[in-house]
Amino acid sequence: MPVARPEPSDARVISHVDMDCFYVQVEQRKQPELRGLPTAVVQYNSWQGGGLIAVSYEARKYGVKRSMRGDEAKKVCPQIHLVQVPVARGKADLNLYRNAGSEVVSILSRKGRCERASIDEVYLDLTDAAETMLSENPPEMLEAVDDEVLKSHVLGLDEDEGKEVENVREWFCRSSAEHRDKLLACGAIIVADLRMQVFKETQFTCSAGIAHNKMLAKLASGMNKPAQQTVVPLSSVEGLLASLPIKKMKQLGGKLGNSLQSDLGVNTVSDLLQFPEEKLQERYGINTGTWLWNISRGISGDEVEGRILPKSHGCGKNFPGPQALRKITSVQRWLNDLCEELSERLQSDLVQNKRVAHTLTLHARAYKSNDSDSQRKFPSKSCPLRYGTAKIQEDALKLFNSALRDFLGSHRSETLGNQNNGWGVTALSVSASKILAAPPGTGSILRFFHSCEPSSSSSKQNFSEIIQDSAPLSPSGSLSSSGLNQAEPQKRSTAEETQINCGTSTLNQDEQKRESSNYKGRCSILGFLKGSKPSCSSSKHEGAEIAQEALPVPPSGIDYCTEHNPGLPLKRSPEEENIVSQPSSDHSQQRREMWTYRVDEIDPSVIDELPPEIQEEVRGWLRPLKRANPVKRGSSITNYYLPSRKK
DNA sequence: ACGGGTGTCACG
DNA sequence: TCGTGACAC
Repeated sequence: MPVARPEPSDARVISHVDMDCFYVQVEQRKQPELRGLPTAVVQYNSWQGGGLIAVSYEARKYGVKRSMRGDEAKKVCPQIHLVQVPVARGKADLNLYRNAGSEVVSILSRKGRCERASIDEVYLDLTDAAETMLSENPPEMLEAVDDEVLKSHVLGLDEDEGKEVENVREWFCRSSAEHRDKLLACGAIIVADLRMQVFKETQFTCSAGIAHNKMLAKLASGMNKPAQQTVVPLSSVEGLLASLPIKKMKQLGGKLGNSLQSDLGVNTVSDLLQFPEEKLQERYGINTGTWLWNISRGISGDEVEGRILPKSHGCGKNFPGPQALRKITSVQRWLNDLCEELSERLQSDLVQNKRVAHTLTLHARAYKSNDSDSQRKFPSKSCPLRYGTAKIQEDALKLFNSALRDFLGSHRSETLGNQNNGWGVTALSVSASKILAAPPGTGSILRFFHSCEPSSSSSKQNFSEIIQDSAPLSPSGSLSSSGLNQAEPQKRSTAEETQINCGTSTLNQDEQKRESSNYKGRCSILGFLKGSKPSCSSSKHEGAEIAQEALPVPPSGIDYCTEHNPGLPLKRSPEEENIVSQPSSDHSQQRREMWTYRVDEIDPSVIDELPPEIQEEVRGWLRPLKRANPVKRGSSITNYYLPSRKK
C-alpha cells in the first residue's frame, strides 16, 4: 500500500525519464535496417507468435498493442517486423536490455541524484543543478535556448497554434516568473541536454517529465511521446489532475483504483478531491487514506533515491498449462539453469560493482490436481546465499523440496519426491537479495581462491564430493541431490576483471551500505568465501555437522585448508546449512549468526600465512574501523548546464 | 491454466 | 525476520 510522505517545503525539481519503446530501440540499434519500420519485440514465438513486450510507434499506428500475440500483430499489421528476445538456457534472456539500460543511466546520472526505477525509467532530482543554473546562468540571460528546450511542452500555456514555440521561449525566459517556475525552466533545460546526450551516446530517444515531485513528473513524461518532454508548472497542477481518470495515476492502476471506482464512485481525481481525509482513512487506513488525499492535490513527498543498481536479481520462467513440470528431475533441471544464470549475474555484479548478495529465495507456482485445496499458494522460501553455481543450485533445490512439502502437506510424504503425485509446477524463479557492498579485499581474495582452485574437475571432485556433497536426505527421505548436477562452481575466472574494475565502475554512485558499517566490527567475508569455495568448505551434511559441532573450536579459531590452498586460514564454525530442514526458526537464527565472524576472533598470527597482497587487506579489517564507506548522497554539481551554442 | 520476466514496496 | 500481495513496465 502506498504511504504518504511529507513534502519538503522548498520546491524541488524532479524529472522522470522514460525510454521510448525501449526494447525495440535496442533491437533497432543492433539492426539499423529496422529503424522507422513497424517493429515489435516478442518473446517465445512458437505459441501464437509469442508475446509482444515492446511495440514501435510506427506499429502502434496500426493498432498493434503490447500484450498482443505475434500472430495478432501480424493480422493488424502484416508488414510488422517481429524481433525475438534472445534465449539462453531455454528462457528469455534480458541482459541485452539491462545493459542498454545501464548505458542510459550512466549518462542520466551525471547531473543529479538518480534513481533507476525500472529497466528503462529513471527519476532525477535536479534541484541543486537547477538552483545553480538559476543563480549563475539564468535562462533569461540566454540569447539562444536550444531547440530541444523549445520543443518542450509546458502545461497550461495557451496552446495557440503556430505561436507555441514563441510562447515556450517566452515562458523559459521571462524574468517575472516565480522562483518555482524558473527552477522548472532550468530543470527542463538540463533535461533537454541530458536527453540529447543520451541520444548522441546511445542512439536511444527518451521522453521526460519535469515537475516538482515524482508523481507529477511521471505523469508528465507519458504525455508527449516519443522523444519529447513536458513541464508541469505548479499553476497547471489543478487543471491537470481535475479531469484525470484515477486509474492513470501510479499505484491506482490496480485493485485500489478499482475499489475507489466501485466503492466510492470515484472516477477522476477531482472526484477524489471531494472526500475528506478522514473518510479516506476510514476506508483505506491511515497511510493510504492520507496518501490518496495528498495525491489528489498533486502532493507527493517521495524522495528520489540515489540508487542506480538493482536491489535484487531474479531469474524465472513460467511453465503454462501443458508444460507444467511434474517430475522433481525436471524441476531440478530447470532450477539448475535458472541458478546458473543467477550465479552469472551475481558474479558480474560482484566484479563490476563489488557487491555481494546475502539471501537466496525460491518462488514457484504450482497446482495440486487431486486436492480440493488445489488453490493453495506455493510458499516462497529463502536461505543464506552461498556463492558458486553448484551451491546455489543445491540450495535452491533444497528450498524447493522444503516448499513442496509444505505445499503438499504432511500426508503421503514418502511419495512426494519423485514421480508426479498430482502436482505440477507452473512457474519457477530464484532470486538474490540483500545486496551489500562487498567488504574491502573481496576482489583479491577471490582472485587468490581462483588461482588455487583447480580448473579441472578431477582433483576437485574427490575433494568436494567427499567432503561436502554427501547430501542430506530431505525429511521425506525421498530425494538425495548428491552427485546430481555437480556443475563446476565458478566457471570462469573473474580475478583479473575484479582487479581492473575495482572502483572504476561508472554505475557505482549508489548509496550503498557497506557491510562493515552495518555489522560493526564483524566481518562476514570469511563466511562468504568459505561458503563459496568448495575446496575450502568444511563438511556440512547433517551427520558431519553434528559431529563437528561437538568438537571444540580451536583456540585460534582458525582452521587450515591445506588441500588446494596451503596456508590459507579459515575459521571453522558449525556450517550454516540446511536451514530449510531446520524445524525451528530460532535455530536457524542462531546459525545465521555463525556465518559472520568477529574481527577480533581472527588470530593475527595467521595473517602471515596469507599471500602478501591479502595480508595487507586483512590487517585493514583488524584495525579499528573508522567510517568505512563515506556515503555520498546527492552528488554536488560541479558543472551546471551550459547551453550548446546553437541557433 | 499465460502477456513473461523482473523489479520494488508495504504489510503482518 | 520472513513470506505474501500488490503494482508496474
